[in-house]
Amino acid sequence: MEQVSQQQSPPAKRPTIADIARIVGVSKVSVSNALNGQPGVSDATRAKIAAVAEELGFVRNSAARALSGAKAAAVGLALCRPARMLGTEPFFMELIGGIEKVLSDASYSLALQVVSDHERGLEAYRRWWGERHIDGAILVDLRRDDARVPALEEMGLPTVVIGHPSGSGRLTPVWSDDAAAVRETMEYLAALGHRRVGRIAGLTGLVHTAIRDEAFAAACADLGLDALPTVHTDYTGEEGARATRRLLLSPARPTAILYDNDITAVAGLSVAQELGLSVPQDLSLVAWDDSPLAQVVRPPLTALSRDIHAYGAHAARTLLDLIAGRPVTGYEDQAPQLTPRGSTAAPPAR
Amino acid sequence: MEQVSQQQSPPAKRPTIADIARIVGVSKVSVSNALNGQPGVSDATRAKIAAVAEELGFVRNSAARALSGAKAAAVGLALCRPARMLGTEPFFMELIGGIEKVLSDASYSLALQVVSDHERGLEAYRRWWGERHIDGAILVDLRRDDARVPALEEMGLPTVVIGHPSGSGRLTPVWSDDAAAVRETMEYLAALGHRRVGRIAGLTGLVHTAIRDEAFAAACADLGLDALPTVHTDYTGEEGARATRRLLLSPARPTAILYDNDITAVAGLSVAQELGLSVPQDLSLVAWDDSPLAQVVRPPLTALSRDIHAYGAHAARTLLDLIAGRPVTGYEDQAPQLTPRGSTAAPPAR
DNA sequence: GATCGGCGGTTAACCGATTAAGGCGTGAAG
DNA sequence: CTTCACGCCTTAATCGGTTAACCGCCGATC
Repeated sequence: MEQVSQQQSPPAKRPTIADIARIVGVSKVSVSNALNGQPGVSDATRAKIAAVAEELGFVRNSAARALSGAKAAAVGLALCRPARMLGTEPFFMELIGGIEKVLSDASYSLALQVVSDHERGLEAYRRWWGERHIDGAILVDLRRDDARVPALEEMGLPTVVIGHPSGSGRLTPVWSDDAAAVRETMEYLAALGHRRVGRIAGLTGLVHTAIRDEAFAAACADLGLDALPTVHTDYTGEEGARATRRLLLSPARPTAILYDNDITAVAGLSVAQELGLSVPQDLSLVAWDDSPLAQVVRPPLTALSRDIHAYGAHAARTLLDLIAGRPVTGYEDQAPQLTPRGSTAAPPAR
Repeated sequence: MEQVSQQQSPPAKRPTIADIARIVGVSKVSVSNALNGQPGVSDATRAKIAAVAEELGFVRNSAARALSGAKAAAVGLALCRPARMLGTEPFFMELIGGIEKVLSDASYSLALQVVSDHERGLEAYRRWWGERHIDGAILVDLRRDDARVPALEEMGLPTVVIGHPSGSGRLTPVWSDDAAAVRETMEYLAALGHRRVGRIAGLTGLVHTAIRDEAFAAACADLGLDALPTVHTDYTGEEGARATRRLLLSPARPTAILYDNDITAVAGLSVAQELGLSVPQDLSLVAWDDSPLAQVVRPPLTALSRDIHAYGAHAARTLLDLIAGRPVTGYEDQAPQLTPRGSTAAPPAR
C-alpha cells in the first residue's frame, strides 16, 4: 500500500502524417492517400511511405480523422441491467463476444455502457452519437412500445435491434423465431405424454417474452394441453425458485415446466429435489438457452440451444452493412434447437 | 425478410459552438469557456450561452476536443478469453458493471474488446492509445512475467492492473489478499476435522493461481494437513468434473475440496453425487467467488465471497486518479470472505 | 503539330474545439 | 492625473487528418 506507482511521463510525441511526409519528401495529402489505399500515388512512393510509417510506428489519430468527417470506427451498446441481474446471465457475455469478433475484424471497437434503466441507456446513445463517438448502435432487451425505438429513429443513428421485427419500427431487426422453438418443445412434451405443462417466464415487458407467451398458449390450445397460467420472473434464481415452488404446490401440479432462462431452470431443479420430486421421473424440465451451467447439473437439462456467439456476430455484421450504406434487410437467425437431455421423460403414470 | 429498413438519412447538421456564438453574438472562445466553466465570462453571458446551447440540443464534439489535446474521456479494457470460456464466468460481467458505474458517473466510457489471446489484447491497447482513443487502461488476467506489463510501461499508457503487486511492475495494482482467504478457509476446514484437502485450481499461468497455490501449500504445512497435488483446470465445467472425478477415485481421496471458481465447484458437486457421495456428509466443497449459481444448487455451496462490483469500481476510480495525475498508490481491496453454507461439514468418522 | 486525358502530385481550406496572447474599459491605488 | 490590475472578450494559431481544386508532364489521338 506504500508503493507509489510512478508511471513514466514522457508522453512521447506520436508521429503524424506530417512527419512521414517530411521524411519521405512528399505532401501530407500523398501520405494520407497512400495510407488509405486511395488512388493518385505511385506504387514506388506508396511503398516508401508505408515503410517509413511502419518504422515510425505510426498510428492514425482517430480524433483527427473523425473530425474530418470520416467514420468514428466504433459502435455503441448500452446494456440495461439492474445491478443484481448483472453477471447472472451468460447470454450477454456470449453475445458481446460474437459482436466483438466481427467488429474487431473490421477494426471497429465497441463502446459499452452498463446502465440501470432504458432512460439512461438512451442518454448514452444520444451522447455518443452527438459526440460522433459512434457510427451505429445495437439495441437489446427490446420492450413492447419501446420508447427507445422512435427516439433512435429520430436521431438518425444507424441501429440494429436484437429483437422481433414487430417491435423494431423502422430500425433494422435481427431476431430468431422463438415461437417455432416453443412449438417444437411443446410438441416434444406432448409426444412424451405430458398433459399439464407450466411455464416460468422472464420479464413481462420484453417483446420476446410476449411472443413466447403467445406461442405457449397457442401450442397448448392446438395440442389440447391444459394451459397453466404463465408465471413471470426477473430471471433470477430466487424468483425462479419461488415460482417453481408455487407451481409444484398448486393443486394442478404440472408434469413439465418450460423456463425462460437457465438460471431459473437450475433453481427450479433444486426446488423439485427439495420437495422430493425426482427429475425426470416425476417432473420434466426444459431450459431456454443452453449453457455450461445447464450441462453440469444432475440431471443435465434439456435445453433450447442457439449459437449466441453467431447471433451477436450476425447483428454486428448487419450493423456494419447499415453503416456502410449497403442495402440491408433484417436478419432472421436460426431458431433455437431443442436439445433433449436427462431432465425430460414421460410423465409418471397415474 | 423482405422489408428493407430505410433509416432516414438527413444527418441533420449538429450545432457547433460556432452556431451558438453567432446566435448569442459572442466569439467561439467565450462559448467554449462558458460551457466548460472556465473564468472570463460574465454570469449574464454564461446564462445566455447555456440557454441557447440547451435549446439547440448542443453536444460537444469529442473528436474536436480530443484533437485539441484534451482527454478522450474513455478507458480501454481488452478481455482475453478463448471463445469457449466466454460467458462461463459471472465474474467479468460483474467486474465490468463496477467499472462502468464509476466511469459513467465521470462521463467516461469504456472501450471493450474481447480478444483471443494476450498478444492481440496488447495490439488493441496499442491501437487505442496511438489513436488517442483512450486515456488509460485496465489490465486483467495478469500472468507471471506478463509481457504486457513492460509493453504498457514503455507506451506510457496510464494503467491499472487487476492483480497482485508482485506482477504489476511499475503499473498501478489493485488487488485482494487471496492468500489470506486461502488460509482462512484451510483453518476452517481443519477446525471441522478435515485432514486431507484437495484443490482444483485455475490456469497455471495466472498470478493469482500461483499465489493461491503457494498459500494452499503453506497452510497445509502449518496445519499439518496432507497436501494433495493441486489439479489445474481451465475453469470450465468439463475440466472441473474431470479433475474432481480423478481426485475422488484416487486412493488418497480427500474429504474436502477447494475450487478456484464456481463453475468447477458446481460440476464437482454433480460428480460427487454421481459417485454416490453425499455432500457435505461424505465430502465438503468450497467454491471461490460467490454467485447466484453457488446459491441455487443443492446443497448451496460454501463460498469465498467478495464484492466484485466494488472491486471493479475501485479499479476504475484508481485509474481516473491516475489519469488526472493525482498521486496514486495501489489499492488493496478487502480479502474474500468465507461464507459457510450447506456444502461443508465435519468429515465422516472413519 | 496541336489537343486531350490521365497520372502523380501539390496547395489551400476546413472539421470543431482549445490554448495563447492581446485589447479595451473601468475602478482603485499612488 | 497617471498607472496598474482586472474583468470580459476577441483574434490568431493549433491539433492531425481529409477533401476539393488545380497543375505540370507525358503519351496517345486526330
